[in-house]
Amino acid sequence: MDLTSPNHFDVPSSSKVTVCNPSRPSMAEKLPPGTLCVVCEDLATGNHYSVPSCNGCKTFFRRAVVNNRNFACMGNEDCPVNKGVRCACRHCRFKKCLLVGMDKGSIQNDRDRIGYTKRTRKEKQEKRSDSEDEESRLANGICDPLDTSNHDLGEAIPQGLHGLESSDKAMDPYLARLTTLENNFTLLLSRGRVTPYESLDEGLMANSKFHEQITVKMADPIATPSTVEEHKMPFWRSRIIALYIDWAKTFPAFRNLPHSDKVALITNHASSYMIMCEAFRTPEHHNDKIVHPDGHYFTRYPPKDSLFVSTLASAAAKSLEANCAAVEASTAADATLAEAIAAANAMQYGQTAGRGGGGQTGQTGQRVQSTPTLQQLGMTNEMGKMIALPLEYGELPERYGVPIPADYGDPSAGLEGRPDIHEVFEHGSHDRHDAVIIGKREEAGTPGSGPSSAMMGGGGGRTECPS
Amino acid sequence: MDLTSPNHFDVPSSSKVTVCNPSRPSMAEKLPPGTLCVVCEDLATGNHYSVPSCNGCKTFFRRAVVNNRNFACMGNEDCPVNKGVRCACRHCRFKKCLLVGMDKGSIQNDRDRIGYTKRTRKEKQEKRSDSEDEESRLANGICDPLDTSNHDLGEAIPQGLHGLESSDKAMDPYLARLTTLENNFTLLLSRGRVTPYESLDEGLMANSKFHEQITVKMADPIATPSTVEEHKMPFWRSRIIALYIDWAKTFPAFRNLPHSDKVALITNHASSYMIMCEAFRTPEHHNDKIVHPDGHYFTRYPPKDSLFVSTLASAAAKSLEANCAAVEASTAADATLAEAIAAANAMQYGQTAGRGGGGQTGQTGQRVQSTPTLQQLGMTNEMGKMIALPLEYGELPERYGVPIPADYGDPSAGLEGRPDIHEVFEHGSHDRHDAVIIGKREEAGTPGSGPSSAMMGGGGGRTECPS
DNA sequence: GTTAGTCCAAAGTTCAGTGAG
DNA sequence: CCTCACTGAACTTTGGACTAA
Ligand SMILES: [Zn+2]
Ligand SMILES: [Zn+2]
Ligand SMILES: [Zn+2]
Ligand SMILES: [Zn+2]
Repeated sequence: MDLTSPNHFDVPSSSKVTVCNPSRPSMAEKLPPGTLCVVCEDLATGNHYSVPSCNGCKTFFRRAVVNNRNFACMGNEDCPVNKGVRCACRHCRFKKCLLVGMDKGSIQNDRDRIGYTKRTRKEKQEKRSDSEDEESRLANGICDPLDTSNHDLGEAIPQGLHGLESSDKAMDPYLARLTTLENNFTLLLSRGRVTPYESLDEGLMANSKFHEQITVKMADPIATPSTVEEHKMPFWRSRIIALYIDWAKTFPAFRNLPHSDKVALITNHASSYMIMCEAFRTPEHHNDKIVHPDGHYFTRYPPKDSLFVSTLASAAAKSLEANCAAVEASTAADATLAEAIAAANAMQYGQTAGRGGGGQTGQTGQRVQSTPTLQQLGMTNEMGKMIALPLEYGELPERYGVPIPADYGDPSAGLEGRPDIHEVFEHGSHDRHDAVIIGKREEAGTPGSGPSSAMMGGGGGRTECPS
Repeated sequence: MDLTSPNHFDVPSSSKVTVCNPSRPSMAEKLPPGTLCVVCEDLATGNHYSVPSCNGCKTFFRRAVVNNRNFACMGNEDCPVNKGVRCACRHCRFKKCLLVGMDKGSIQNDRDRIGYTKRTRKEKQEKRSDSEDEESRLANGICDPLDTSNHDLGEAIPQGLHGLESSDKAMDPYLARLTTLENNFTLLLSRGRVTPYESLDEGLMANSKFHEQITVKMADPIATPSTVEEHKMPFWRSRIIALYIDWAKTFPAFRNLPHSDKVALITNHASSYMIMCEAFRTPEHHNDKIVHPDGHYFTRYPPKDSLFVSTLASAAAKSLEANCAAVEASTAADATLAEAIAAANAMQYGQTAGRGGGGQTGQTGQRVQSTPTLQQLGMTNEMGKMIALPLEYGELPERYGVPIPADYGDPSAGLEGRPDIHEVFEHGSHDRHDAVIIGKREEAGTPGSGPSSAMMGGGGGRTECPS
């Protein structure tokens, strides 16, 4: 190419001073002679948004802010920005705009603009109503996750189980709240009336069960799966997920997040949460199995062969694959990174679920082994000591110790087969798709709400190949 | 407008279409309706490169110049060029483009990726194959994580350890690649020269060790911590993290992601990966401890008291808190949700790390218990069977069976204390700000044989993040 | 005179087709 | 049938010109 290797980021020797220009004290009423754009070193056309800048950077900055854009860098977020390559990475260009001090506050609301009478093109019905949504949201400070000040919903968690009996030292209220919350979770999980949400949106919309009166007691019978319902996920897991969403809605800081962030948080954390929840609520005396409230449990599938690349490798690879695929395959407005990650998490979870939490991961528990029940074992653990009842669940349920079906976790096992979080969340994501259409997304000009501006591209498309 | 800028990127000022340039009467300000392309007599869509031309000729000209093409004429270099036959001879078409005055100088550098356009991408019709969904997706090549087509780096993973001896059935190449990859991971982890990255950015930027020649062999001695180095994380974990980043960079689909996605993936998956990696590489015969390549191991701390709200609750709450705080405190441009989540994950990881991967989570392993070594146990497990050597690591290292320090995992334990991924990654994120100054990094600007296309290579899609 | 915002021609990119191998 | 480079219509983005405050 005749441009003679355009990659000279020639440092215009003296012009560098502009970055640290000390002659910009309070107000710039002075006219620059041949000043350069602080962002791209093109010729500046004046002070724009408090910074000497060129027309391009001025407009770029304004558009980015007004449309609430969020660019991604394909490099390492340190791309050069100068006149020649300023369009190459919008992320880095915008970052530099901010770095050199371009002031968002100088951007005016174009709400009451005066008509541009020169010539009128086809009327673009722009509704700029909510352009300040994002700004105001961001303006909010950091908030205490348990802070109740900014929400009308009373934050007091209805009784149910409270913290344990007063320990010797005063329990700090923060911990007390969490104690109650966790105890209620256990209570609701084990015997509450919990109906899985059809979609994540529905779950986010509904009132949190933790905010309602909790009427069940530890004395009540443990929940049992209805025989008529269809289950996308194993019984207990579907309950965990439903309560997990309700649990999150308990935190004011969560509720104050924009919808897209809620979705991202819930989906991203779901797999970890479920695994931890199952493990956490498994009685302490088991270290080789996961026990559900009704006594069903599953264990790790013992390794059989010595093939080194076992499922971990492919699980990890598939996780990555799922991420990338989700990112790449995403179309338009509402495919968020969160979904991609959630997909991968779900996938990975699907691979590692049913593992029983064993410390080793040599083989994935594709199938839950039907081990002797505790009763068959005489209720003793390996040390020969009597196993106490799982404290979390109170009385020993009748079916305690009954192993779950042998094909639990098997993808081909039917209704109670492998949990497919992915599917659940995809469902949710479709829902959101609809919501977006209902919304007002029409053009890049919709600054405000929701997942509108979300989406990102991944690899896939080829660029031009030099010959 | 550019005057004497030494910058080679800017277009020649003369080529700019301006009203004040009367020397070119043919180029009116407005396009007469019905003007024909000067090159091919198709309907012109405007002035392109200083010449009224159609879309096709515009694009053709740009591509020819940008890719520095050199066409050959199969005839006498006087082929006709018109709407019907304009594609017949590219040499003559390009020649005519230049002849009628298309201006190379008006061609700009590559720009950042933009989003998918309004037209909807053709929807991949869903073939409902239930369980082998992933398989089919792989087959479709939507995102083969091992796809090597769009990267110059040879994807062949340098030898080191290859897959196991041929099993009875032919190992599919996909699996074979993963086998090699995992084996090399084990090899590098246990005895490779691995230096932890100072920041995630550094890790993402560096060449993957998996792409270099792997010279270590299983016969080499197992790595030992240098006594002079300062460790932010326990020795083996810092190695795992470093290799984990290199491992990810092995996948083309990963490399094609925008930076923020890479960061999100790495940070989100780090805790799971590390735990799984440790467990996976722990010899199969241990189900109560995690064993490192040098024989150090740690076990779960048995529960002592019955306080129900143990660390899981506060860990989960802190996770949420960190998420919310990070999201809310974020300032527009570069605080991504991904970072927030990463922060939370890291925090949560900090809480759950050191647990040893036990299935139960009743108590966090604040302190690793110093249990009897395997040697003290006479190398037997609970079943009384002799414990074989850990296959993954070959010979029994000398120090095998030595427990790691008792305060391993204790936040107050000093250098070898609790791993703080969070800190490591925060460090990385800070680094990003320093690098903005016009650097020596060149990448995006080459229209022709550009590193730009190499870098962004197969990456398609828009570079925009969810907000 | 300055600096906001707006407009729109002309840059750029995307992706469904097309057709050769 | 599949793959892959090329094509061009359909979009998006950019920034110089211009208007308003
Ligand atoms: Zn500029
Ligand atoms: Zn960049
Ligand atoms: Zn033409
Ligand atoms: Zn010809």
